[in-house]
Amino acid sequence: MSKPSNTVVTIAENESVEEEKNLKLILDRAKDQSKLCPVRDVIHRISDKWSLLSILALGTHGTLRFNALKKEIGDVSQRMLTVTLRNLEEDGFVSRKIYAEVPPRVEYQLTDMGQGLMQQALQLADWANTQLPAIISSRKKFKKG
Amino acid sequence: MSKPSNTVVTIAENESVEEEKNLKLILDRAKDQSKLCPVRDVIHRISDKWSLLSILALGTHGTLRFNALKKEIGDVSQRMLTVTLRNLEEDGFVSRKIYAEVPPRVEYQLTDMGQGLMQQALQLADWANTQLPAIISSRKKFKKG
DNA sequence: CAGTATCCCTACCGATACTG
DNA sequence: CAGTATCGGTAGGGATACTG
Repeated sequence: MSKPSNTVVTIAENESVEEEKNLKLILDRAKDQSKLCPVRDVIHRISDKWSLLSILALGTHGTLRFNALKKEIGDVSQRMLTVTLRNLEEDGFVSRKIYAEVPPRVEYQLTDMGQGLMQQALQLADWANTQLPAIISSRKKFKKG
Repeated sequence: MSKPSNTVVTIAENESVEEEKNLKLILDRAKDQSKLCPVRDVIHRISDKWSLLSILALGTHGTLRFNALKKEIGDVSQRMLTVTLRNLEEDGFVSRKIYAEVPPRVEYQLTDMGQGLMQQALQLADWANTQLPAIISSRKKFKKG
């Protein structure tokens, strides 16, 4: 398990100055909750119960119709899948194509930006996987103490 | 604006097979909502209203006492800051040191894992910043259409 | 098939008051 | 100073019924 050094901001020495400036910018932006903040926005979008799952499902299958996606995810309700997909579509992460047929056919797939989002999520997932044992042990310790 | 290619999973050609395997593992893990899933867990932790802000504040200042952190964040209530910090402490992202003094002094700082989490958040923030214009324009289009 | 509409319930969050 | 305790509001989410 690679351990970051114990300086406050820990990156390669020569990048730390710029990174620290960047950090303050992001912090300031996040602090003003009246203005819109990209990080909070993106996190908020993927943090609801079904968005991440929808993105991963579309990422693995490429294109899915509404009911196929619903079946793939499992226990999502019709209502919540609709809401989730509309939100993802609104922000440009998912595209929705309607075919004028009877019965209707609607196909969903990730946009390029949606695939980028999925990559970000997968990076986070990799990190989270490596940290999992530490998190679990920390929780146990917390309960006892 | 760098555009990912239009294959389903887009990374360097030679990494794509392993990455795709990885993706399915993560998807399967995320689908079973009864078991604990590292990604969902971590996202859930940073997606509440004050966690990310607390992490960034501690990241820029190193160590902060309760009221200093409260002042730094701005409009967080005492209750919510306490709840937030306890959650972060429970998962091992923040350490809490109590000094047996009168009046009491309590110091918070990021653990190594907490700094790692901040780095992950900053990466996501960088990406989110570059995507912001596209997201905004997508929202506008959505409203009109 | 792919959605709306409605109702209800729970989790998160804020304000206020109190305390070791 | 650094917290708890209590209450009440709001947004997310589920079940069910209905529809172009």
